[in-house]
Amino acid sequence: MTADSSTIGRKPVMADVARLAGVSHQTVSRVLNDSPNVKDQTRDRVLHAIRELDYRPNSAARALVTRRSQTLGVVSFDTTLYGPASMLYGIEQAARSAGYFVSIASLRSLDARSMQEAMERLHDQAVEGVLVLAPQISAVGALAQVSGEVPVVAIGSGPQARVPAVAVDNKAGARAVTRYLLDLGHRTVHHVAGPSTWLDAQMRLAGWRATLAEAGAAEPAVLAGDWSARSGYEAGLQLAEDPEVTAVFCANDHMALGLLRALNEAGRAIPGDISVAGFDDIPEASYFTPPLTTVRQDFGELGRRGLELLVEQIEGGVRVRPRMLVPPELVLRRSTSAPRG
Amino acid sequence: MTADSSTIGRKPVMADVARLAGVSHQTVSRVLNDSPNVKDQTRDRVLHAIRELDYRPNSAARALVTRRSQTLGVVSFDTTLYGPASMLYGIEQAARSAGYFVSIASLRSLDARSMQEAMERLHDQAVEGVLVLAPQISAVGALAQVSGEVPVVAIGSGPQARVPAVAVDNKAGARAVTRYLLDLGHRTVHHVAGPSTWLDAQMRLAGWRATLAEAGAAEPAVLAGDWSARSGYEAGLQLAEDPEVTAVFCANDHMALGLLRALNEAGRAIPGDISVAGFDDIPEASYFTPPLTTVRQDFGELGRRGLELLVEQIEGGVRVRPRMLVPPELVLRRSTSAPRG
DNA sequence: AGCCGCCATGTGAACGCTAACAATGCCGTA
DNA sequence: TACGGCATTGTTAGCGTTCACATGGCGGCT
Repeated sequence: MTADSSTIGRKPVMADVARLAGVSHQTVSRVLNDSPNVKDQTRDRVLHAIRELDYRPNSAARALVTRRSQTLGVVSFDTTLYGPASMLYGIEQAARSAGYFVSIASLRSLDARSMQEAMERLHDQAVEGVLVLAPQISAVGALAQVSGEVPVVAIGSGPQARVPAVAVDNKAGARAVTRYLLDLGHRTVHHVAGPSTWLDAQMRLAGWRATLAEAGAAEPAVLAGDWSARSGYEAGLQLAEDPEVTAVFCANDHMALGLLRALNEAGRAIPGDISVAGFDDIPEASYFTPPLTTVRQDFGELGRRGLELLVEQIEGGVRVRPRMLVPPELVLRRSTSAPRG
Repeated sequence: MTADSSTIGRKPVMADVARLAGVSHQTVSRVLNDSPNVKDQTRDRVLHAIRELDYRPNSAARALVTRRSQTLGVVSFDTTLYGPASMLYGIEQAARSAGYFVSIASLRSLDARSMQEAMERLHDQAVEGVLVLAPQISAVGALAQVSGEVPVVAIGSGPQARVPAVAVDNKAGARAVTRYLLDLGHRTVHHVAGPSTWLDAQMRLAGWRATLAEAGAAEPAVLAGDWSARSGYEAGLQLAEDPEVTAVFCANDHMALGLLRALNEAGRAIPGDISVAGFDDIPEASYFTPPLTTVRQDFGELGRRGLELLVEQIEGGVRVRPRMLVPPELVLRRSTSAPRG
């Protein structure tokens, strides 16, 4: 049994294909890389040999010589949330059609250190670019330090980001829903905010605040939540005690869910006594009791756009810093109405 | 400027480190791989040089020669759902500490063909093992064909799987909740099932059915849902028309949410008129109106266990076919009570 | 006919790392 | 003193690709 006798026992390599097709390994490589200068007949023989041997190119060898890993990294904080999970899905779909693999790194906590760890982890893997799904402010800071080695695109980060970013126009969404409630005739609109460490929360807060100011409406004290239904519930208990409250805008749908329950327990009719609106339009939102008026974000689209931007940077080599704002859409359901009387 | 003058302009490689430390590249390699036979003093010099140059080993080169990519693949169908998303998170955490990278492939649809595509995609990336998060029956079938090249572990698949698997004991969970409702005094329990193409749905159905049979309770017609709140809502509209219904077990929490809304709209009190239970214990479940009695699954734990099993297979080389069932836990909340009267 | 140029293919040398083996130096022991 | 053995380090040869360049054949032009 000499070295060149057969490929039995080990995975076939390019040379095996070449031998079977009666060409040089380089010609096989040409076929694999769609080089134009290969005779059709030769190409066919090579392709046939490839199928015959069930040959698969070795990605490590290719990566070594081309210096391209064909891999993108995704850093995310809490993939359990509906938003990040949907984005991840959109990203993977888009990456596939752009010819990239997707590798993930989840952050355990949100400090700059974890972010740096995650980036290094991806870096060690030789990713060609990174998408960051961490819309928190601290993350943005962390990002500024780390980047520079590979292209980075932030998804869901506000305009503060020092890297190219795509985000939903949270401010516009918040304005739309607040405006809508005021137009219904409410004297003012209360707000249950997300954690102030999140850019989305800040933007939504800012949009709400600006709209009230423009309308000359009084600005009630902000209730601080943490995105969870629990925090919305707690906010609801507080608001239920105040008879002045007729409209509440929650910074996300989960908090709105908790709020609905609290108001319900407190015997407040929705929307009869109090109108409630959320943000996100999670799939369940239309099945809340009552169905929730909210602001729809297309997370999948966001992921796809971010990926496009990243690929452009990688392949175009440009290091521009574009910023894309995807407009959200107000979705009206039964949890909001004109105030009583 | 000769070739060996400096590392300016290109990324440092092992030889650069070696030169700076005054050793051979092999010694650098030894330090990097924690070889025991390196003098402390030498090791220090090498480490210092590594830091000095900010040297990073080239993973492609290492993968090429070791024939190990240090990468695991995760195939998932709908990462948007709470379950898969949580598992993914658990997996990534566990993979990191086991020294692996995680690469993902999402299925666009559920046929064997897509599954095969996803597996090939991961295969091309030279993953050392694959975790499949597709609890659907068709996926299991697809799996049987593809596997063989690399170790595969299915997560969330039932005992039908031809590969090692970890899953929640859906049947036991369904039995527990059904038993509980019967013990409260309900004559029987209605069931809103998940799609029959899902193993989890089948197992929950089977557990419910078996418990009714054991108790000698009549088995009402099953309502078929698709996991969505919408389908639960539709089931709720139907059930609301039947005055005999006093207890409903929904195969997941989202459907329970829709069901709650339908019953609520139909003027049925919960749990006064009808008790409702779900399955999963998503974070929002305790904020439904009323808070939902359900069966808790620890998805993160499931992911971690699956990863452990996979790593064992890869590193141990054994190809055993263990099957792990993680017991779920019944969580009692206010949506269930003894029947009226 | 002779020559140029293009097309199709082959040859050799990287890419950056680890594995296998060789070489060196130092120790203790016979 | 000589020698075996161990700890430490160096040398060489791949791993499986792609890249750069060399080669050979063929047609069209002068």
